Amino acid sequence: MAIAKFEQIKQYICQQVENGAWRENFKLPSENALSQEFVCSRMTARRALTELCEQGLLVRSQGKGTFVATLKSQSSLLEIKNISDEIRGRGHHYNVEVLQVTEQQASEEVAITLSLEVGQTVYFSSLLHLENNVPVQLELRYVNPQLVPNYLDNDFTLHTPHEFLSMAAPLTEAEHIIEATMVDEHLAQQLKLQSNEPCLEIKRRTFSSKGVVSFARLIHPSSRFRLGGRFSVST
Amino acid sequence: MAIAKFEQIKQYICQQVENGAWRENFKLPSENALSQEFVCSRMTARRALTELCEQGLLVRSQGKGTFVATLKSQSSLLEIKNISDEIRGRGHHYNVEVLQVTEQQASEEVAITLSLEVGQTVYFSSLLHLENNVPVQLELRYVNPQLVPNYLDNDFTLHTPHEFLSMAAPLTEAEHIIEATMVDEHLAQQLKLQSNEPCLEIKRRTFSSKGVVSFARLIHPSSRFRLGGRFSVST
DNA sequence: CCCAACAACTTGTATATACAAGCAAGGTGT
DNA sequence: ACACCTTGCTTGTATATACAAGTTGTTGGG
Repeated sequence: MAIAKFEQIKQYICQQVENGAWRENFKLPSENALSQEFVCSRMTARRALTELCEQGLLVRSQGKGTFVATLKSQSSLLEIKNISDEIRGRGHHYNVEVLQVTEQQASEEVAITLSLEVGQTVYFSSLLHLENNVPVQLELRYVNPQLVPNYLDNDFTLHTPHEFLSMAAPLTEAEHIIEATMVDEHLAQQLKLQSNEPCLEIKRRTFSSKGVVSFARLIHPSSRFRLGGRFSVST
Repeated sequence: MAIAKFEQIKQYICQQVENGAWRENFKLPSENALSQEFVCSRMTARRALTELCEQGLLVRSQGKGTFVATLKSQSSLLEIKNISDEIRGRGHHYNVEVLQVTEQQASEEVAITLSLEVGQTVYFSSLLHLENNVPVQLELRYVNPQLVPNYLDNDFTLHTPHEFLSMAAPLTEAEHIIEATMVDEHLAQQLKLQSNEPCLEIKRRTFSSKGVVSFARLIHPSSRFRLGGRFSVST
């Protein structure tokens, strides 16, 4: 059994929803119907449905049936995804300015967060992400060179750091801190801002199985960015 | 069957973890052992474990066993919990100042978010939450009077709005928007701030099965508050 | 005509069972 | 001493079955 049956069913359902064949509020085949289609027991079909339900793709209701969820209740909040995908997903134009890609000596803060020694070399990239040519995120990223030795070779106009890192060292965990800050003049200039605007700063550490991969400061001008999410409460 | 068996098992396990009887990395009884303890089938015990695992409380590994997760990978981020519990959980002193508890005419913004008409009466409360006597959150909350008719009768020094609303209309869903803002002078005064400090503002709508229950603006001075979370990535 | 009871279909819970697959420890043979 | 295999434990997948409980539509009686 290369891949579990209930996973196959999940994939099939995801496809139907993603390619639009099953739209919002579409009523899915019942558990029994699915189990016949896929030649499996009801419990197996049920498992696929249950997991997709927890994931927010489906909604179930005893006595009525299973439906495609409205309002992709994806907790897009702090989902780790590509900023480029996110922007294009809103139907807007995405592009990026590469400000700096270098080696650096680790400062104390960076060394601690990356679990390295002060002064060791780390890779550093500074990118400005634009939505319809307006800066929405300044991404300052420090990368552990031992885990991703070829980070500096990446063409960041083709692959965002997140994309590249995902391929180089699949991330298993992430840690976030969200703060409201006032940017200093230097950063304000890079973001093409009046210096007096408050910004939302997300500090993110990402982990792979081998340790801390990278530390990123994602700075968003408040006037141009919102972080939001919707999700159901378990009790 | 008042409450499902697998739920009972889940509750039991949660308790053990919460009161510290089962610490991080503690190895839980195996599925078979649990099913004997609770006089149920392995599948039922398994379900409890599986769900707690998805929730992040446990970690399982084929061939080895089930363990209490390290580093409460709870996405405490935006978990909806009591600010009083959170502060006390850090071992600090909590108290609250009740600034205002009144009826109000719904402004346009409030009416829209609560799905009411402009000018309808809504209940409003304004509370200042203090950690070790330092203001950490200003909570401005608008409540749908149809769903929670006795909101104004609550003694907010005893029960936070969240506690009270949870009892009156169990919430099923929540929606968040996080922004960085500059507070105006009026709010700055209430938070006992210099007006120039950036703040983290969380706008939260909560839903029960019957509709929008409340709309809250939670304003945190950046210097005294951080929002953070850590969680594992699904792939 | 209305409504009450029923039947049919849905999801939810629970059980018993079987085999697969990962892991660790212990023993055996070389 | 070391490699290998077996054995027993764990979780993972899958099936068949039963009944409970919520929803909807139908059917029949008043």
